Amino acid sequence: MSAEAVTPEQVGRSYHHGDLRSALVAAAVARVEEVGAEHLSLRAVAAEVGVSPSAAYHHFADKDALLGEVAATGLHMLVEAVSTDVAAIPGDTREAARLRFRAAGQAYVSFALSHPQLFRVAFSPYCLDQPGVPTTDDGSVPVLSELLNDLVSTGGMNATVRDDSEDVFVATLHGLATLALQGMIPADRIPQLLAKIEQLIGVDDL
Amino acid sequence: MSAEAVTPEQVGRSYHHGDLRSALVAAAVARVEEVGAEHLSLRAVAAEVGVSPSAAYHHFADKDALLGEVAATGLHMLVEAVSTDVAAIPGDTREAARLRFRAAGQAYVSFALSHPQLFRVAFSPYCLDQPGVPTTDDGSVPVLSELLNDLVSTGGMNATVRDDSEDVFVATLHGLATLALQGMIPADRIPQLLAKIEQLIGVDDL
DNA sequence: CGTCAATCTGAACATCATCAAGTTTCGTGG
DNA sequence: CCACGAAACTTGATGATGTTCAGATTGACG
Repeated sequence: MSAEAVTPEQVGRSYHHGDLRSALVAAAVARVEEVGAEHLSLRAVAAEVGVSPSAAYHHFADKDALLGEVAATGLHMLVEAVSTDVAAIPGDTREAARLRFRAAGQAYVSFALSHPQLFRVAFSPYCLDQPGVPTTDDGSVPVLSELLNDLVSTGGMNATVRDDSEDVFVATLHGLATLALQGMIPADRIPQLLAKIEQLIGVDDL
Repeated sequence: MSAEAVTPEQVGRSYHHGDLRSALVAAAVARVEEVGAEHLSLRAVAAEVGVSPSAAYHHFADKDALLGEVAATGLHMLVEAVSTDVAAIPGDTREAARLRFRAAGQAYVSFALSHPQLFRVAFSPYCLDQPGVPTTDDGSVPVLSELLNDLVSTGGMNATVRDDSEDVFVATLHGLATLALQGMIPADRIPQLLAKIEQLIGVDDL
């Protein structure tokens, strides 16, 4: 979140690490991407950072808390990935909004397929009760919400359709990504299915 | 799968257990439902069955293999739950098919919410490379497939719509269940969203 | 320059998965 | 009926893991 500048060049030198917390999370993220959350070792993470295992307990209550941070990081990376791809398509036209919509869907599924372990942990119990993560109270996943507003404001989608379909759209996208990850939906059908979703949701339809 | 009859009454008596494998899986399922797959202890499972920890290794390669069985069991329970609710609504009429369709959606989400840990492990990496589990080769989740065929044959859905929408329907249902489990979609909006899905997919529409 | 709190280490403990070797049981053929 | 071999299970041990805690080290601040 907050970007602390703590001697960027020289890490892992003196007794005091500087920003152990972030370093541990970063190493844990890397490790999770390799072996999956279920095979993450606290000791291995500490070793990779060059610190004793017990040092981690000054920054996290236990291993699950560290995994919680990894999960939250994964969610934020997903949101970032979608946002970036969407922002890469400028313009106020209806066509631009439509392209953004499609880009968002592709980015969401692409992230899941290219970072499977991180995507999984982002929607695992570790992410529950994690501060700064969207829950029921905030409505659903925020990025995709804005996408639909975008479509509405450019006339690419009827506002009533939006209100009814927002959660359905998010759910479909997420289900598609999850099932593809699980090998239950062929990856090469994804583009076709994304197009189908657009049609069903009613993009450019009313 | 195959229902072995191995002295049903007397279990856990002599040196030889009778059907340790099934007993271990059953105990593991119960344990996973309580503490989640990430906190399952092989030793605790063995203890619950009344057997030494190493006994499990005569039936499973390692702990992950046991969890694989738990995952497969979870998937089958899900399929069973949906099938049961669907089968409870007989009749060849279009209205009956429509009710079955709705019942399937409700059953799917209900199972996820009432067996969260089992649902999670069923769609976890543990279920990958697990024999007898639907993958890309089989097409997608089989139960829901049949449901759509059901709707088509009773005239509740256009066949063309079915071909295009099958995977989308499954994905939406699964996404809805997953996000509800994650607290990202309010549980009380589920019925409304299920209705919305029916409408979007085109049940009774063409 | 001295003090203090924050940070990290080292050694310990309980638990865990896993395995090799030994023991018990079951079924089967003589 | 009985020996014999294979399968099932136990015992005991090993190394790795999560976690704790007393103490060493450090940077910051007076």
